[in-house]
Amino acid sequence: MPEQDLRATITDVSREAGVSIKTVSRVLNNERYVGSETRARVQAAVAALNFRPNAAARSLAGRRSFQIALICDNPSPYYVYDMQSGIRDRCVAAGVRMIAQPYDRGSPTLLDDIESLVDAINVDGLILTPPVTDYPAVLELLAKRGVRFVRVSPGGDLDLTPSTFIDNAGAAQAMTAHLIGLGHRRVGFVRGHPDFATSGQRFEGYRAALAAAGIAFDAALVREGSYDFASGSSAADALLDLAAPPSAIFASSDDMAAGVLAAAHRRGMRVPEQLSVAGFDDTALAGVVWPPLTTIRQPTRDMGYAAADLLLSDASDPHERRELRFELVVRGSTGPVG
Amino acid sequence: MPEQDLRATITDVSREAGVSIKTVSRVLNNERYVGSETRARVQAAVAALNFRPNAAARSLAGRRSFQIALICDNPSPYYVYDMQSGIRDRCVAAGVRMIAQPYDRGSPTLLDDIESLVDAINVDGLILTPPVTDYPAVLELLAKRGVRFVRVSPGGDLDLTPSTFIDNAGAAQAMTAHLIGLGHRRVGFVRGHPDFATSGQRFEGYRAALAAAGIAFDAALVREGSYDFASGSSAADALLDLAAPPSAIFASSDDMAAGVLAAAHRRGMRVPEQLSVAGFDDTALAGVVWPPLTTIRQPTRDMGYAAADLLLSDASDPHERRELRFELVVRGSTGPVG
DNA sequence: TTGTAGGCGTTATCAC
DNA sequence: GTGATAACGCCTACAA
Repeated sequence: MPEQDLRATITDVSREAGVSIKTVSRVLNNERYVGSETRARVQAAVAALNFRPNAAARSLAGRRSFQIALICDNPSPYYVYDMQSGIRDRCVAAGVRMIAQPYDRGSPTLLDDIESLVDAINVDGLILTPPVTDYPAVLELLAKRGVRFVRVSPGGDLDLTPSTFIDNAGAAQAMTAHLIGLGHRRVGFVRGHPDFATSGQRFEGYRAALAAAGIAFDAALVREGSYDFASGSSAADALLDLAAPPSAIFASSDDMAAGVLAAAHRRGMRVPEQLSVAGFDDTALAGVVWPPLTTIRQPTRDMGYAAADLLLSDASDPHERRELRFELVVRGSTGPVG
Repeated sequence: MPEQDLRATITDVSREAGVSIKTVSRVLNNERYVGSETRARVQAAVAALNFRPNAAARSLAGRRSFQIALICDNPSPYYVYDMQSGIRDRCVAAGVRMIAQPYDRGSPTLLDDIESLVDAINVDGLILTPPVTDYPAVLELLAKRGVRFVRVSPGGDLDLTPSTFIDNAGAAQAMTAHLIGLGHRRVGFVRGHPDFATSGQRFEGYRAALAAAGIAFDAALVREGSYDFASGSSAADALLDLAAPPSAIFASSDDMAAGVLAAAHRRGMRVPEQLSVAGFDDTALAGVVWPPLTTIRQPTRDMGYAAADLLLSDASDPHERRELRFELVVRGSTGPVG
């Protein structure tokens, strides 16, 4: 039963292959200066013994821990899931492990947790998603520690770290212009959570499109949400209760767009005939659930890929940026405008 | 800038506190036989130096790694998220780290990944969710290695490990009986994914309720889904296309229930007036999105709590079980039955 | 109640 | 190309 003791070590492998432990280590780490025949012999021994290097020992002796961490807190489980999945895929390919936990951006121990990751776990790098991307205390801590990290959709300071993002303002502007192009003059807008920089960026795009079309901005048509279903739903209720309600509503996330649609449904309004609904589609939720929705597609998983690539690439241009393309997906045609 | 070197070690702390490193270690691990004054001095030194024990060294020298792993693959991101969150909370309290990654139950490397967790990371324990809970190869591997693990909603072999679950058959029976009690004689049923043991358990409950009410089982009213939105939607389409369609549809998950509702909506059917829809609510999705839904509530997060408690508790009765209560949540009244 | 010696399994350094 | 040997930071044993 003490099968535990069967766990092979480098020493076992070296004995099996008839070489020194250092040579085994070289093979394991893909270092140069190993005879091809020697290498083959070692690899055979590794396979024969089903050997797996002990992560703790590796981390202790070496400079690397082969672990990176994802700091991700988002109202949408779909977002978290997609982000984790994307990064995980890349980590597997790179032989690195991803530490991912649902963090709580409001937690008083957030800074402490991150410090723990750096000091106790000794992570090789971190990936930050909004809104932590823009927490000065966190940025300062990581910079001081000299830890590599990349940011997803940061709010600013693009020179600080490698980062990946889409043109949120441009996307929101394109969508708003699309709605205006369909004949809508009163376009409602549901903002995202105020903690997220993207919320402001998307709102700016909305305003820009109105201005470009010569439509006066009406503050009554804008409601603040928090990137979740419930807030989208109540924002839509408020907008549709207006004396002069909008003929289209554009929500800053798909969860909120789903909320808008539910509100319309509750009122017996047909979409898109009686109300056009559009939304950012950070995840897959609303697009799947509600075909008539028109969305800005920005696959979160791709963001994960890009972020992981930036972190794991050897070339470490500290200012590298990956701007991903967004896509305007029009589903269902839009009927007459009130 | 080499702030890295400021990372304190036990030696630093021992010097600061004027004691030996062993004493520091004792304080860190809450061992007995430490003078209260000594303890206080050490703790002060730890705080002063912002010392955090190196996880790798701890794991290498000791027997524990202070890490547990969650093996969770589920069609619903909400489920994964809730499960992770629940377990995470308990881990934080216990000073243990949770390794959680979206796994792929079909991956050819699954067994290898798990072996890696055991051999390379040396995890203190594992939590398995369906369907991996019932993979013989995995169970055998873990048993052979002598690793502690608990299972969530296992399909059988309850004596094998501690586990947590609800009475799925009982819940499905209660829900079906509820629908029958409302006057429905033709109740459609959407099964879950065949890989999950819960699918069969729920189906059995459905059949039992029909039998108890003296209603003949009609195979045409049963469709197989895969626990996701799309399958629920197409299953509902098939059921509603029948010459004699059901007046109520009971889906084995909330994602599928949402799909059923979307199908009803597409057809212009009002819920629950023209079609009663019920579902298991493993996550929060459908219940939030669609108030008229009647659900079996079985908070996934609570399952995570229970699973983590079982794994982290010192008392390790190998056969311990935690059966959680389900709850029948009736939202919206049900109108006339076709 | 406290301290000393040794080793955990790997990588880094420096010889050969 | 390859191999000894000394760390890495902590815990387990044993002693004092």
